[in-house]
Amino acid sequence: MIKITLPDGSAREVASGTTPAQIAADIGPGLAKAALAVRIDGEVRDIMRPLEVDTKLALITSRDEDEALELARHDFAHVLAEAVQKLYPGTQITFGPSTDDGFYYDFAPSGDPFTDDDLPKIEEEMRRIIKADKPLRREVWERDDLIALWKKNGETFKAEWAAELPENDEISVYWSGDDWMDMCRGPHLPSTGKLDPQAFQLTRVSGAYWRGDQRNPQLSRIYGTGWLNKKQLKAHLVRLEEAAKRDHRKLGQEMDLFHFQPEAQGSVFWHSQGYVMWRELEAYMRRKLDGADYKEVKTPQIMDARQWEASGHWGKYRENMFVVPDEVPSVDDDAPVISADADMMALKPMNCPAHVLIFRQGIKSYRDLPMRMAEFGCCHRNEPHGALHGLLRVRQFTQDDAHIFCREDQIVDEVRHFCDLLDGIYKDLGFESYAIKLALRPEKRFGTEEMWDKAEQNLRDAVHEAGRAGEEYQWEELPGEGAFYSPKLEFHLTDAIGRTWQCGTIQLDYVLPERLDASYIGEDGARHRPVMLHRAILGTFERFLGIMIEHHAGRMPTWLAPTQAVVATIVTDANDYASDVTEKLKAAGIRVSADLRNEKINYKVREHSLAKVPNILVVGMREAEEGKVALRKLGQKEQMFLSVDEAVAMLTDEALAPDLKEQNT
RNA sequence: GCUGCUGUAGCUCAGUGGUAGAGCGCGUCAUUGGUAAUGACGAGGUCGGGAGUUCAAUUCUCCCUAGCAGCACCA
Repeated sequence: MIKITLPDGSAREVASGTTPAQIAADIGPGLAKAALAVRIDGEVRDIMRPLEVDTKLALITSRDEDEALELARHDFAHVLAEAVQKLYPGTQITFGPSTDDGFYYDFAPSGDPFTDDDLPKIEEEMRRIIKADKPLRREVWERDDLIALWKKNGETFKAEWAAELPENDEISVYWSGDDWMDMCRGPHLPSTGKLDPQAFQLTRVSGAYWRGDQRNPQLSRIYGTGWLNKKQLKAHLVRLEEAAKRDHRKLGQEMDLFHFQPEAQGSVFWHSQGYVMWRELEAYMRRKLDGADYKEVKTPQIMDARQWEASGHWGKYRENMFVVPDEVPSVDDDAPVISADADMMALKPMNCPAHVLIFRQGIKSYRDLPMRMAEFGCCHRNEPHGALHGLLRVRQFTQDDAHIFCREDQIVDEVRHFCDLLDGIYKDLGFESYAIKLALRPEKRFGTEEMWDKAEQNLRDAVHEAGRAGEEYQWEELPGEGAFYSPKLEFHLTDAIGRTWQCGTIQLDYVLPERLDASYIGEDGARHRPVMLHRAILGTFERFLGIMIEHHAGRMPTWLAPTQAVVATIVTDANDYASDVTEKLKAAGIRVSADLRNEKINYKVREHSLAKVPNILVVGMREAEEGKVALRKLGQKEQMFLSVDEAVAMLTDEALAPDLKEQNT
C-alpha cells in the first residue's frame, strides 16, 4: 500500500500500481471524466501512469488552463503526426512541440514538402483520429530496441535522436491505440477523444532546419493553432484579425506615411506625413539626451576597410556590410567600371568605431569621464532577404546610438542612470510595461573569462541597484545570448495587444577600447583603458516608429500625429472663416489643414476619421457668426463647442511633447 | 540564404488559352448638404520581368525578381 496526499490535505491508502485515473474515479464520476492529467510533486504526468511510492497528488482539469492547454497542444501535435503518416506513408516524423498559441510538427517527407493545399485533408484525418478516441498509452523502452525499431521503420531522424538522449533518461514512447506510436517524454492526455475536434486549425506550412541548424537538412513543418474549445479558438482568430488591422505596413500605406519599393529593398521612403512623426520623435530624444548630459556627434557614413579590420568587424561581420570600391569608375566603354585592385571602403554597419576615433582625438583625462557620446547614426547592414520585415527589420536605419566611455568604477552608476532615462522615455512614449533581460556570454566571443565574469556582474549589480531586477520587469538572465564582445541588458517593450519587442539595450564592452587603443590619463598620471557602454533606447527610429504605429493602431498621440487637426467646412460660405481659424492654429504651431472642398460634412468627417486625424474642427455659418468651432475628437461622437481662442489653447496644450508638458505644469 | 504561397488600374480584389472587369480613389459636371460614403459622366492596365509550348499566352511550363508566412540570421 502507498499513501496519496491530495491538495486538500486528505490522504488515502491505495495499492501500489493504482493510477491517478482510478483515484479520480474513486472521488467521483464527474472528476473522473474531467481529469486530464495529474501533478505529482510539481511534475505533470499522465493520468494512466501507475503510482508506486507515497506522493502528493493534484488532479489537473481544463480549469487548470495553462497545464491543460500545454497538454492539449502537445497532443494535437501527436495527432497531426499520426494523421500525416497515415495519409502520406513514408513520411518520417521528427519532433513536434507545443507553441504559444498551438503546435507544430516537423516532417521529412518522402517527396515534395507539404503545401497549404494538403492541410484540409490532414485536418480531416486529425478529426477522425480525435473522434476515434484512441487511448494514449505510455511504454518504457530499452534504448537499443527502440533505435533498432526506428531504423527498421526507416525513421532515421528518430533513430538519431534516440541515440543522443541523455544516458540516464528513461526512454518512453506513447501509443495511440495499437497502430501508431511516437517517442516522447510526455505527458499526454489519456486519449485523443479528450481533444476538441473544433478547437484547432492547421495554419501554415514552412521549411525548418533539423535541430534548428542551417547546415542540416530542411524539414517540412506544419503549424497549427490549438485550444481547449471552439470558443477559445475563435477568440484567438479574432485577435489575429485585430493584429492584422494594426499592421504598420498596412497603416503606413493607408496613412501615406512611408513606402518600400524593390529598387531599394529594405530601405524606407519616408513620406512627408511619416517623416513628421520621425522629426517629432527625434526632437524629443534630442531634448532628453541633452538633458542627460550626452554630447551629440555626427560621423562618416563610409570608412576605409582597414578601419573595419582594426575594429574586428571586417573579420566577423563583413558578410553583412555594404562594401564600396574607393575608386573613380571608368568611363571607358571597354574597360571594367571598377578595376580589380580598387581599395575597399564600407558603409558603416554601426557607429562605435567612429566614436572611439573621436574619443582618441586629443588626450583624455579621467576628469573627462564619463563621456557620453550620442549620435542619431544612420547605418547600413546587408540583412538576408528573408529577414526584412517592414520597418521592423530594414537595411538602412538610424539608431539613437550613444557610447559612454567611463572608468570601471563608474559602470554601475552609468548603467543605473541609463535605466532611469530609458524608463522615463518609455513611459513618455506610452509604454508602461517592459521587461529587462541580461544576455550572458555566447559561445563565440572575444576576451577572457575573467573579463566576462566582471562585465556580467557589473550589469547584474546595476539592475539590482536600480531596483529593476524584479518580477515587475520579468527580470531574467539569458545564457549564451550576449554579443561577441560583451554581455548586454535587453529592454523588451510590451505593446497594446501584448506583443513584446526588444528595443533598448546597453552593452558593457572591454574589447573595442582595447582593439582601437582608446586611453585616458588617470589621477596617477598613467595611461588607462576606459570601458565602453554601447546603448540605445529606441533601438532604431524605423523600428520604434513601426512599433508605435502598431501600438496606437495608427491613432498617434496628438504630439506625434502627422496632421493634428483639420478645419472642415459645412458650406462654402464658411470658407473665409475656416481659413482664419486655420491660420490661427497654424500660428500656434499646430499641424492643421483646411478642408474647404465642396463635399458633405458627413463625407469629410468620415474621411478625416479614417485618416486618424485626432481633431476635426467643423465650421458652418453658425460657428462663423458666433466665432466658435465645433470640435470632434477622433473616435468620439459628441462634440465640443468652443471659441477659437479656447480651441487654440486646448490644441496647443495637447500638441506638446510629453517632456514639454511636464515642464508646463 | 532555405521552404511554401503570391504578384491583374493609385488601393482592395474578381476573371479568362482568342490581348481585361468591379468597388474605392482620381477628373469633369450638377449639388451648399450640420458630424463616418450626394448623384451622373469620364480618364486610368505591355495582367512583375525574361524564355519556352501553342495558330494564339495575362492564363500552361521553366528561369529570374519582388512581396508575404515561417526557418536560419539579428554582430
